[in-house]
Amino acid sequence: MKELIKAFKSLSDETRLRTLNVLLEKECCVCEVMQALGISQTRASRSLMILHQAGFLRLRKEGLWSLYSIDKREMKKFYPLLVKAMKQGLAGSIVSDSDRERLKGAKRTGPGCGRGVKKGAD
Amino acid sequence: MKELIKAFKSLSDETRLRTLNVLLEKECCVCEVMQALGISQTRASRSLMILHQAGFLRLRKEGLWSLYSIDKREMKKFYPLLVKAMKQGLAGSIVSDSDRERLKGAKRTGPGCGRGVKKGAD
DNA sequence: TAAAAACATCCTTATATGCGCATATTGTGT
DNA sequence: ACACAATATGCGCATATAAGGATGTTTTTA
Repeated sequence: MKELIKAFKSLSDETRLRTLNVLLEKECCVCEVMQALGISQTRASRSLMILHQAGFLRLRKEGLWSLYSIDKREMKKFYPLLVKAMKQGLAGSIVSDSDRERLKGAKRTGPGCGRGVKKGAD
Repeated sequence: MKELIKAFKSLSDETRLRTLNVLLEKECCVCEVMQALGISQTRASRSLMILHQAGFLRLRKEGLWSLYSIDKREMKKFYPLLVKAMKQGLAGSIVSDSDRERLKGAKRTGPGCGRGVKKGAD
């Protein structure tokens, strides 16, 4: 029951739904999500972490990257249903479509990744 | 998208999951839910209201009673999936089982309903 | 018309949540 | 060892949420 609540709770947030949505496209590192959604690094990291703790995501470390992907292996029986429901409920959403679009141009390294440009640089 | 979030949010609370669970048994008035879960009238009423606003429940007034039931008619396409996921995630839960059990003994009128006995009566 | 029953709602309080900023952590290349 | 890149985390703030008690509302009944 606690587990189910945590699952639902992790899905009741726009940032996390958008995050899960781009992960439906492909495995992503934090900065790819960050670029796709146009959000801060902290926000992207936390979003992914929470979905991971809720059991939706698989985490794979590769060098500097934390690669998150939808967990298709050890998903509890009800997780696929939740993802399916999300897909249906998100169909035709402007935001989520453009997130997927921006994902295509996202880089795993370079400007726009990590903490990005130092603020007092100029 | 907002709608989907509201749906998920309404399900990420123990009281509301338990409420929905007893409604799977049968249409209930507020005080039946209140007795089945052993919670206050305020809490039962709000719980039902939120599930209703999220689109899960149908409301039918009959005399003094507000009768809530799971909306099987106008459910959005993804609602059945959410309910199904909930059922699976709740299977074998002690709390939800005893809620269903107590529902059998619940009355729609009499002591334990409404605000109950007046406090300064003695 | 007045009292009672079943609900809904207002007000208040305690707690949880989302987020940004600054900073810590960990891996990489020189 | 050092600097840098990608990510994680502690802290604080603003806001959202859940819940209880008291009270308002509507319908039935005496």
